Amino acid sequence: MYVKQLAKQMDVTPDTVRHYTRLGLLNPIRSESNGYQQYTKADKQRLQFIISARQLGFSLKDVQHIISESEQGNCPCPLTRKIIAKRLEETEALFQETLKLRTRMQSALKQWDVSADGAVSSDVCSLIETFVDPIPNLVTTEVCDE
Amino acid sequence: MYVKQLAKQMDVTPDTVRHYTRLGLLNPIRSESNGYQQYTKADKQRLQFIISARQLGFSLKDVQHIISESEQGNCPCPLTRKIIAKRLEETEALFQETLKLRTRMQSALKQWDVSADGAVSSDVCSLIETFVDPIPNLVTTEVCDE
DNA sequence: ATAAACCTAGGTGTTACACACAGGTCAATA
DNA sequence: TATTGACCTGTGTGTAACACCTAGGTTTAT
Repeated sequence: MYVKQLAKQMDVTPDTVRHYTRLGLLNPIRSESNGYQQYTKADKQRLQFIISARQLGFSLKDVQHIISESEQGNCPCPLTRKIIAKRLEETEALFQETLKLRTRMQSALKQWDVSADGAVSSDVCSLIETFVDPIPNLVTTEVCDE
Repeated sequence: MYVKQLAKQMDVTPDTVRHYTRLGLLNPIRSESNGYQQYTKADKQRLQFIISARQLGFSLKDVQHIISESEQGNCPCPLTRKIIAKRLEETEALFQETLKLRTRMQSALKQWDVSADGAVSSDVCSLIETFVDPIPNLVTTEVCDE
């Protein structure tokens, strides 16, 4: 099976397959006549593994570590649990940050709805410069009485 | 004011200041004797602007566009609103994705709590391979009766 | 014969910096 | 005064996970 066929079957791009191959995560056999990469069932299974791992938040480096642990004859499960616990913490942090960012952006957009363009700006854009983040404390900021 | 002093005052790293300078967002004056970069009040103000913009989710390219709009004598506010609306959409999408990822990870961790290590694996790690995502539909998966 | 569709390796671009390197400058100290 | 330490410079590399491009070789069908 060549790169495009495998990619299509697994619903990823050929570039992705090549990328994983370059990283040594897939090990196709090179045709002697062609020079083309031949992907086997094992590669397909491995690719499925990678896709699943990525959906669970593992990085490609994580995947490499888990595979290498497995190839050394050790059970990779404890490592897998350890890594996902760490990634979960990170995701939790990202989640909180994204939540805060979203709130800040929404506040800004709402605040700017009623702000006049062309207001006095000390530097570039008065909107950004005068944006007051209402999250830390609930101080009422200058409201434009439209 | 030299790079380190400005950085310290604004609570960013000197590398960040240099980075913005390279991008042309800051325009320090070069000392003839030294060759050192001299940052002025204007640079400080500009840096504050950039920091604020970044906190609102603008990219550095966004900042560049806004500044250039402003320098061409146009009011940058409409552009600013347009960009943040776009970035807000992206953040919303990221938020939803992160939320789903978090849920998947939590489910996996919970499910793996009771799964035995060393289970039969068709490829690398049985945990990942047999993980069942309970989100799409509420099918009860094989529950380990602890 | 030729064109369409596939393959290759290798390189670049993306984001916002962090870090390293080699070397020049400056102020204070021994 | 020599040296040390702290600062500065530009330039280059690394980060994550690919996407995209280039230049060229192969295969298949017409």
